[in-house]
Amino acid sequence: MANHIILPAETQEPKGRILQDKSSTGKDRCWADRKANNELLARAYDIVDRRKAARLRECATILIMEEWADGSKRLAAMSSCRVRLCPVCSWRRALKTYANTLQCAQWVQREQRGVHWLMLTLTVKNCSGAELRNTLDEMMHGWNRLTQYSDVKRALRGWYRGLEITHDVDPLITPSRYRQAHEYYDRLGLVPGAKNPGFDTFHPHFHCLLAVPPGYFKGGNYISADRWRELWALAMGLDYSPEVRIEKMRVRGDQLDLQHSVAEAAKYSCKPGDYILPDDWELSVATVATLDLALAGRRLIAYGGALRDAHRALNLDDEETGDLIDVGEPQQDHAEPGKMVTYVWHTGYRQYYSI
DNA sequence: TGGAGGTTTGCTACTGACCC
DNA sequence: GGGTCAGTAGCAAACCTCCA
Repeated sequence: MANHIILPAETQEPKGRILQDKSSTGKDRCWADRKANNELLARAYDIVDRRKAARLRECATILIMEEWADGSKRLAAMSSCRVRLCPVCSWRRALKTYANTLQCAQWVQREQRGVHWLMLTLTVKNCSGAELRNTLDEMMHGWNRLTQYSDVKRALRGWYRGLEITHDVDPLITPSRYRQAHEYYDRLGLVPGAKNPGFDTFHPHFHCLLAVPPGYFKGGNYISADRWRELWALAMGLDYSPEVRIEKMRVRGDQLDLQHSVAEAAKYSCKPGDYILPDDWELSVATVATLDLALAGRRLIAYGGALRDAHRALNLDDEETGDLIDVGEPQQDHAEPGKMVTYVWHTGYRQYYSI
């Protein structure tokens, strides 16, 4: 049954300025949208785990921003709930992961001249919510086995591994879905508008950033895409051929585009739009319960080899437990300290207002 | 509320079985 | 005998529960 969620409105509009915060590239940081999603998630957690629901409601209710005359802002203080699925905390965590991984990759680049970078995506078939935790267990064991294979040991100098889980939330095959995978749907005899056979299934996959030695593409250590697929299937004990993508990192001019690949690898573990579904509240609650259980106690991000050495050498803050205020975002240089402004979240107006 | 201690998870290194 | 791979122990870190 579909339930639309209507949050109670407040009767008096707050005085003060609405928070408008843009990144150094001019992109809106969308604080209000993230906090509104945090409130919806808290409602789901009222059923799943009341203690986490309470923590979510306390998260990012007050933001203290350092502001300068040119309109630029820097987050100076905020309370964080650190619930894995929290849209605010997972956004800050993704920014931190990106900044840390980029620093590690640049460190390896300096220490080991001539290394090449590869982006590896390892997938398995979609699974149901009930199977998700076991599937993640198998993937973690599979990854350990894969990295111990002699071909892989010889080829890799270091790696970063991030887990991403997507959730299929389309009950019907939409025209755009059909366009993207028409061969698959044609095989099943399905047309746009038909029931989506993958509805409410989960797709866990690893995004990996791999450092390989100079001469990798010409020497005997090279591993082809088909070989990666074989090795992943072997490590996982699969009786089917999994989808595996391996790409050499983009080159822009003479510069390896580290930022692009790191940004791809260090994405959200789970996008809020995959579990906060205002048009299907029962599915939202069930999905939150599934993901909460499946992700409990897991390390979603891991470093190995030279990238692990880099993380230690740089003494970087942990992505999971570290500070979510300073997440390594690029900041404009200012000669003078800015003015501290406090913004308070108003549930009814779904906006941050200055006080 | 915070600290102590037990449990869980995951990385690394080692060992032993198997195959050529 | 050497190479490969699965299994596992050791360790560190995170997480959870209990108790003062």
